Amino acid sequence: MKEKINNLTIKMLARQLGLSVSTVSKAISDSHEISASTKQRVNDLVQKLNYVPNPYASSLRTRNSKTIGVVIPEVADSFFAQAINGIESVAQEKGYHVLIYLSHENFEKEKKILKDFESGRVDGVLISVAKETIQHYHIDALMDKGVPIIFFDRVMDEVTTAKIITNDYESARLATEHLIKKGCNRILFLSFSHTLSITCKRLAGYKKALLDNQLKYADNNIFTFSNDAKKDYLLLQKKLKSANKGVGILASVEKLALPIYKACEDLQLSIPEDVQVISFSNSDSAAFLHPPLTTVTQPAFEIGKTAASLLVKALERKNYELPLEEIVIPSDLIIRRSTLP
Amino acid sequence: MKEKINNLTIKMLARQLGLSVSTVSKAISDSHEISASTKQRVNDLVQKLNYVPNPYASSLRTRNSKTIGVVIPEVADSFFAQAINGIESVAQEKGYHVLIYLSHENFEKEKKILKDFESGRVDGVLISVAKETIQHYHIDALMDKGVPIIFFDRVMDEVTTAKIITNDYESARLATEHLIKKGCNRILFLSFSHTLSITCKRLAGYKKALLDNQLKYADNNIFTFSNDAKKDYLLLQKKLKSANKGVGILASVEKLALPIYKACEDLQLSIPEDVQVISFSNSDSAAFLHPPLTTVTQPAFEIGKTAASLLVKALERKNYELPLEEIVIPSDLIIRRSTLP
DNA sequence: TTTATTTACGAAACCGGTTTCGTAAATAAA
DNA sequence: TTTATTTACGAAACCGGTTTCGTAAATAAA
Repeated sequence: MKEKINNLTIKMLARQLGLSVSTVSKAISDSHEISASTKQRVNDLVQKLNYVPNPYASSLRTRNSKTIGVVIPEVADSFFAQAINGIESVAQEKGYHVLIYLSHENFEKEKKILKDFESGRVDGVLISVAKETIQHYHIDALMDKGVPIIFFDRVMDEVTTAKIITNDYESARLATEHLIKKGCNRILFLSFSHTLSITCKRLAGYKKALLDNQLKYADNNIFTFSNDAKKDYLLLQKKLKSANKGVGILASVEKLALPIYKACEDLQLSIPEDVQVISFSNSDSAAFLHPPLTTVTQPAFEIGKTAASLLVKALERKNYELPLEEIVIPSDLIIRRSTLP
Repeated sequence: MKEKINNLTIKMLARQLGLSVSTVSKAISDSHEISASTKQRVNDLVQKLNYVPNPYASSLRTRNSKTIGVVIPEVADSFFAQAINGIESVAQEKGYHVLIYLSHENFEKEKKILKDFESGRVDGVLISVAKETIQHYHIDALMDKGVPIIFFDRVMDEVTTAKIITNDYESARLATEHLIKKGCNRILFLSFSHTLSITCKRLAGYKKALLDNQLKYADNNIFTFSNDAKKDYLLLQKKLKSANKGVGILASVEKLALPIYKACEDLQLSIPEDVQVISFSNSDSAAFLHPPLTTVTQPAFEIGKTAASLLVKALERKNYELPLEEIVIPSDLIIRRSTLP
């Protein structure tokens, strides 16, 4: 590697200006202790020499890093891609830096990431927990160190902090009800976890809709995907093969939608005549699938943006306390042709 | 905000152990100067008190941050989502942290981001340049400071450094040739920039295929999207309306594919009978569009991974020089039903 | 047994900023 | 004109690590 160039420091500026380091520092940060003329001289040289202060030196002394940590399970999903956009928009506006980490749905990785945050690397954290995460001592430990943490989308009910979510229960209930109204008498609920907050709430909404409409809940209508895509796919096929007409599917996460389409195609089942489908999804292409997919579309960008705004507010204001309850931004049920007209 | 807890420092450890700070520091970093028994005592206490060293203090002294900066135009696109995954996989394995920045296709934002990097915030940079970027003095300036920069996907030919790309020219040529073989006698080339490296190369491949197959190149077959989605859409519609049978479309970026589908739907043109379509795309849903979309699929994860691996290698090895040429990872033409069988 | 070398540690400087506190000079108040 | 206050700056400590260099004690070599 090329040698790193000896960087320009505040000390060199001070020497060139015939001022002390402290005066230069104060001038740069526009302190009232410094005269206008001195500020002018300092800033002229800063411009001229293209001086950029070392953020780590500053972090060390001021004990804040202007950095937020974002922990998400994956970026594969449109939801998280959009959420990152929302987070980044706030960060860019407010001059924060975004460190991004993927837990890959793995609890140990998530723990390791949060443990590192105890070092003071970040001023605050936005997290959407991994599928495997059912305990929260790693989160508590970080909060105990005084690092504010905000959950978004996948929260933990047991932890008391701000949570930015969508109306999972209600939107699943509505989606299920829509399927029922369109003639489904048996509805499969597909998820990929039975512990995640979002899954539980969506499942509860699904159950409520069944109850309200005199349909019986049956365990074998609930299908939890494992990590083994092949095996899952075969199971799904089997389930669909044995299904009668009038079956509906509610997929509680975006990535389960395409396997359903594939299975129907392979089994020569037509959507929506044989199987009606609704999926939670933020994918733009939902409208162009064959047939266009009826979706529950989450306000992903808004969720990210709101979470980041709140975090920044908590960091900037001295006496601001995070709202400790959930902030709910509703999803939309967008009806397309994977459900009957 | 809750007060930040007075953090555990190496000094406190030293006091508790009756050792000097330097000894503790060396013990933690497993220095040969320290006896096994002392290391044991130190590490026991580190475990017990859950000590995590302050990374910024360490960065300040060692002049490296174990952090890489990633600058991309957006995360909307599947390509960049997958590329981030590739980058992150390397970072996680090698103990690097990933700061992510979006240029939003804007040159001024990109400049600002790179300027900040001159502070020493990152050890190295992976960048895919903005659409607006045609100059490269901001990149040169950063490289002059000794910060290694690797381009991926959207490179600048004028800058001499490692570049991880796909075979844009060749895959566009093949895709175009495929359209010609399937009977297209007029082929529209859709892009959203005429300056980006990838666009130029893809356009050149397109031209080559025309030439090889005795088709005339015509400027009015080239359609460059602006930022105004509505206006673009109307123009596209107009172009399609006036087209005869036997028209083909090559979309040089993923996000142009759906507008094409929409326009055909609105105009009641059927794909592939009236219009054949191929798009550069990494979207999983391509296979489930109506009809399934023939794509040029880029090795996005691999590109990200390779770029990150190379950067880390450059950072870790003292005398390692970045390969200064392009590393090409080929794309796949995946034939589906938006082109004739 | 004496001298040379190695081992294992500590003191202090250092990285590059920020902040506290002190003070001469300038200005305002008495 | 004398005293009190304000202005504008600098010296030095500090943030929390790492690294250099020095050295007493232990061990090896002569």
